[in-house]
Amino acid sequence: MIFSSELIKGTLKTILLKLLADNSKMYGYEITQKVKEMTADRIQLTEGALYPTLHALEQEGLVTTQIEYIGKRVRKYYSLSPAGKSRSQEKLSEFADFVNTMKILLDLDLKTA
Amino acid sequence: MIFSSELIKGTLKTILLKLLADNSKMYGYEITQKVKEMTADRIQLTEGALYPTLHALEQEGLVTTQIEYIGKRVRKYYSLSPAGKSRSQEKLSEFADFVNTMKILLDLDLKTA
DNA sequence: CAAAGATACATAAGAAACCAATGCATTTAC
DNA sequence: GTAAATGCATTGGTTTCTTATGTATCTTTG
Repeated sequence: MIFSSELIKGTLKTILLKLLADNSKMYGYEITQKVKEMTADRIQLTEGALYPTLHALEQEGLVTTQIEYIGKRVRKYYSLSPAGKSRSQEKLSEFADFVNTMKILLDLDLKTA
Repeated sequence: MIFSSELIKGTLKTILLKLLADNSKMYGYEITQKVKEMTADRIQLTEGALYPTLHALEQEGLVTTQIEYIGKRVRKYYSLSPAGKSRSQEKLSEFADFVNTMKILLDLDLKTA
């Protein structure tokens, strides 16, 4: 991650769950590109962070996988399970709560920032 | 930290620099209480995180220390150096930038969250 | 058509940052 | 007089991320 890497710590699962909540299925490389595009290159997920986290989400039962072949190339799609959908919402409100707490603590004015 | 501990990772230095920017001198225990109070108990700094971070800030030349005795009890005050003051502002705008990026990525509405 | 770059998966070793636990000592409140 | 609060600090372990590496296919460009 190029932009403020220390700040982003702990938010990766939240990002992944939200992306998968908005898109019925996505694969790893697609996720990296989508995040890069949506953040104007400010967040670039590395594979070393992405894949272990996706595997962890799968083991927690929050995502399911589905393999497709594009020619001979493997592509592994990830989708949210029902548990993943509710977890996604939990994570989002948790993050919103966190940001509001930090706004008070840091006296931030986010409208002009 | 009681509240969303994984999210708070990486924000501790920012919190400390901001508090010290607003208060000319503070000591460790005072910081933990102030943060607890300002966040309605949602963020409780642990000593294991706090003291190493304060020491790191001191070694980076961002804070200076000053020991006082209250009766026989030692109290170690921390203050921002000039470098610490500008670093504080950098960290704050970096965090604001980060939040705005995440708002886009997560499609957050922070007014009602 | 060869080479470079993009696409696509993945793991391993190490660093960074935090948490829980522990330790020591003084002061205050019941 | 003892429990809780005040006040400093370190240690060991875990989680999470970064950097580096590995394998393989497809596309573009000179």
